Amino acid sequence: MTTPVQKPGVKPPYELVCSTAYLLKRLGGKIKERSLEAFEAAGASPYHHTVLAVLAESPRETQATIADSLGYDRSWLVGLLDELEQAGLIERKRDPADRRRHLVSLKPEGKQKLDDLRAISRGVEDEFLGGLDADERKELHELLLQVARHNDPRYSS
Amino acid sequence: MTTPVQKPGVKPPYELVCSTAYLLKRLGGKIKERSLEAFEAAGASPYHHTVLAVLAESPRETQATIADSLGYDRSWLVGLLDELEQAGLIERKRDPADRRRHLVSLKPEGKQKLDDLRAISRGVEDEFLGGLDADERKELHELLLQVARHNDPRYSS
DNA sequence: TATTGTTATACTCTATAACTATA
DNA sequence: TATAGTTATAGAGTATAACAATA
Repeated sequence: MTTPVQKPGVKPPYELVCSTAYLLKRLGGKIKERSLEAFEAAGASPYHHTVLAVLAESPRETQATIADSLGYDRSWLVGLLDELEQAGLIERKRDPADRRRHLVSLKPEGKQKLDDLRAISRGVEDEFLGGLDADERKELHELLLQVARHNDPRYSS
Repeated sequence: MTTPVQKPGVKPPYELVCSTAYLLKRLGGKIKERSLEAFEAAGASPYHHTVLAVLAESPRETQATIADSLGYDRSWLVGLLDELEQAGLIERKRDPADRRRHLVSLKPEGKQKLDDLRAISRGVEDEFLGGLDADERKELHELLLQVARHNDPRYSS
């Protein structure tokens, strides 16, 4: 191992602790990492969750639409859908109206799986935000959403 | 190109927009990306900033201490320090008391550079948080710090 | 025997380019 | 000619393992 001894006494520099941008970067990375671990333990990934969530809200999407709504690259989505299809959670069918397109839909098994993945996601979030009470969590969510809207009009409802 | 046509009309799923964890992940990734771009335009990286910030607050650190205070792997820090040293911003000297150690210190040029990098960092943050007023920014920072403390005792002062 | 700094390597996530089949 | 999906590839960022010098 390269870092055999944990040194909890060494603090991050004050300048960075004072930076909201730094905290955002660090916390975003941390919860992403935690999510990956939690989902992996269930034989899934957070990306499976996001794709199933899209399909649950608007069934029979085309692959391009799914990718766009999640900000994923279309070529990267292919592998994800392969996994979900192999697991029997989704279905890909050619669009008769435009045979280039694939219409993707959620199977009943996919809906069940989505419930599981939602529980995992909620568990990770709940633990991560454990230092905040209900009001503070709401406030944090509101602020983050405002930031998201400022930087990406797709979050403006 | 794989995504030739921008489709701003396609919104992320409501389920994910409602998730604080999802927003944290997305926004953390976004601002990290923006930082990388802004620093790259100045021939530097956000990591140069963090290392210089550590040295400005506690000079003559050892490489292990720098790595620990930033949560970086020691082996990864080596390359960063090589770049900073080559640019004439820092100095590495063997510790006479323990010749395995390198004492790293900030040169005057490094202090100047740090000022530049601080300005870049502030610019990125300011733009990213543009949707929030001063009070809201303070509130957001406070909440993020609380979350950081809950998940990493090193943020508890 | 253990630790510091170093080098080399592997792995994940993502972006890009090129291919096919359809339009 | 352009688009949807696919495949292959390459890059950045990071983690892991092994090494030499020193304790």
